[in-house]
Amino acid sequence: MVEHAPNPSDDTKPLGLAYLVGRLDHVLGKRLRDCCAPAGVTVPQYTALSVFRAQGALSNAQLATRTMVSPQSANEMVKQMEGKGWIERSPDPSHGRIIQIQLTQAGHAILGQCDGKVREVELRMFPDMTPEERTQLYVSLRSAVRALSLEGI
Amino acid sequence: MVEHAPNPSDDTKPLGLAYLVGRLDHVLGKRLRDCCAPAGVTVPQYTALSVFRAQGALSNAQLATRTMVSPQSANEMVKQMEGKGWIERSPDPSHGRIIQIQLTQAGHAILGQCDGKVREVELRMFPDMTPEERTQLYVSLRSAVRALSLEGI
DNA sequence: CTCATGTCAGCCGCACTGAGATCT
DNA sequence: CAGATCTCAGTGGGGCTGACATGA
Repeated sequence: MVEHAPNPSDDTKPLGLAYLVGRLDHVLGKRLRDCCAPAGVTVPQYTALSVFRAQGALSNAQLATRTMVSPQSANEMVKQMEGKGWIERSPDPSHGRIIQIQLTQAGHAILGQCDGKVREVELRMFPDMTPEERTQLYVSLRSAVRALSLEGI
Repeated sequence: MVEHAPNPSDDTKPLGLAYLVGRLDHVLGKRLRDCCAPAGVTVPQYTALSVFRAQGALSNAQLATRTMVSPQSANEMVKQMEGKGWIERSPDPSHGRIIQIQLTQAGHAILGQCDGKVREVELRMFPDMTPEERTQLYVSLRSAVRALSLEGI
């Protein structure tokens, strides 16, 4: 998985794609931390906030499903962000146990503080790529996430 | 970063590529854990072992640089894997402080136990992709890692 | 009762920083 | 002296499983 170039003649070793995804996530994570840290936001928090902005109100169980983590881990994020006033929780009127969660005004504001810097990092990631190529890559990555998210041995 | 499709007309929000890389790494990590766990190998260990196979003998400092972690973190990996007998350390004859690290026979064997399963996961990631498209993606990801690894503001 | 949800508790892999010793 | 390397600590975010109470 560390081959410097894919070797089509060797069908026993990994192609290196898994390794590259891991390395990219590693270095990308460092850049994103630098983007979000000034605003007091961690990367997982920024991710969760972005999910709420895109999806609207969600329960904790729904958040856990969307972000593919355990409900307990999601709940930990929720507690942190509620303490900071970025989200608010309100009991679902039609179900006494479910609690709906959504962004507050402060949550939208904190997201806006990070958006520009995150976009800059994304553009720096692929400096010589046309918008069409970026779209193609976007589609490829999204299909990869879906393919691996499917249940299967 | 959670947009369901890139929106070229909005130049204030992230494109979603950073989000997708993070999600892909997350779900890919789960699959890789399932691949490596039966052999008693963690994903970071498999990564380090792969680096040694590809690069040959390295010092701990070199390993840290290649994998982009702190020397202390790399040393932690090394101690674990030496305890399992997967690597061996021998003092550099030309430098009394540097310790060269390389795979043992057992290290190669343990890598072989994981390779096939890791390759299966990689192929499942992009089921409808031609080898040419996979190579293109490989090149794109590698350039992205390099672009973000460069020193910059 | 069964199932889904929320929540408290503990645990742990893994990366980080700090500090110190050794060798060139 | 500086500089690189190794290594022992301590710290901490963030994920996990287990256990339990509650509402549909």
